[in-house]
Amino acid sequence: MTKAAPARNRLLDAALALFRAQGYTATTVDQLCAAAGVTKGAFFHHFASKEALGVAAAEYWGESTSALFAGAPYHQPGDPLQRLVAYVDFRKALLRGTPAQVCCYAGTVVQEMYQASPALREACAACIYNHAATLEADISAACEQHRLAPDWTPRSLALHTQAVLQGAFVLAKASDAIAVAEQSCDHLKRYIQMLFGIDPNPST
Amino acid sequence: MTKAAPARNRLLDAALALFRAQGYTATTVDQLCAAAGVTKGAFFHHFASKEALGVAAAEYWGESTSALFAGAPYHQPGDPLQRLVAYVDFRKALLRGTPAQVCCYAGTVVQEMYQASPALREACAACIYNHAATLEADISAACEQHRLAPDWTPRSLALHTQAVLQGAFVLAKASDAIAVAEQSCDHLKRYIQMLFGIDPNPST
DNA sequence: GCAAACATACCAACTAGTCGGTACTGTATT
DNA sequence: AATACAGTACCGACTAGTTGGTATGTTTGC
Repeated sequence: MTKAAPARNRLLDAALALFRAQGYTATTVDQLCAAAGVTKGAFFHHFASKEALGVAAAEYWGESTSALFAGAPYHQPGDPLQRLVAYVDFRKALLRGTPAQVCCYAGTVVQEMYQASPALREACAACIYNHAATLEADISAACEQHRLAPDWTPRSLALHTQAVLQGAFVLAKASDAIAVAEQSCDHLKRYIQMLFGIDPNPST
Repeated sequence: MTKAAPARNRLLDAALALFRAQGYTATTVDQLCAAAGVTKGAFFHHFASKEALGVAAAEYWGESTSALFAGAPYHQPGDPLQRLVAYVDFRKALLRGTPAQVCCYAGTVVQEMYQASPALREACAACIYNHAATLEADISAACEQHRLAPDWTPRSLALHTQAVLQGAFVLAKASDAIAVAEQSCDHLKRYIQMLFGIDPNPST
């Protein structure tokens, strides 16, 4: 048993798990303390407020996911379009578990708190937009390689991929199953392939 | 001044506005009463609980949006594919106002409450899935007309359109602007056109 | 010895929901 | 016509429990 993890980190992990499953407002400080195995004194020693924990958890989420995607195998192909398609495949492969386990902390929290807490909104927006930005280089390179001068920007396509994923999480929660999210990944992959002139179904 | 609207309807309208803007949990019964101009006694006379109002509001939302889309002009084209594309255009045209004004009640509430309240989850899921179902007939007809035997189902494409829209709302809230949602509509439209062999950019 | 990391007890504010009562309408009885 | 009664809509003070946050004390690592 590694109880070694310090209280602050356990609180961050608890925030990710509980906020994603129950939402920000419905999750109480007591629940967070219980899940992290700390007392209220420890909570407010490390975080000035529940909101501050939410912001810190967003930054923690951004760092964790950045590391995950930076080390993921979808960067291996030499062709930028293949990397992009492999990214969608990777996102689809990540859909293992319940909606609460696979959904995005930033998307879940920002939808609920974007008006009530500007700090939380900005922290969550940074997560989503920074991650989308990591896709732009490959999209631009793929455009050049395929001699494409599209009427859409690499940035808009990068954001569209995130919109599809966020929406897939919403529908997964509505149906309490992730199958619908996998199908949206398939549609997104097909769209990207067709954008660059690749027939995703070269049979009939 | 038509103060004539009965208390029950004013509470439903207040629920749609406040739940979409603040989320379900963060909205208090007192806030709902104040927004509707009724007292707490009236609230619990018409609804057994806050949750019951949420469910009734979901049904009300489903009826309102069904009526809006049933009477919308995108059904006019004789060609099913044109109707489908016109639907996406119509959804894009609806994006006028703040994220809270244009976002989906069902998507907002279900993301927050899908675990805490099965009744709310089912009511919201019904909104989304019933609306998606209204698109399936046109998708199927378009497949037949274009002699398409795709490896995706009309149902999955219908749900994908809803995923794109729901995700677009999430990103709109994150950036506190709807421009990003419009761009996702453009990508969705382009995808549908390409699926059926139409070059959305027949210039160069 | 001293500051950071916790723990315990507590509080004021707020929460959803309750409850006895009022006002108004329509209907049946006398 | 007068009365009695029933049903619905509504009112607002109240409560039991919960909320985020605080004040103060104790332990631990260096």
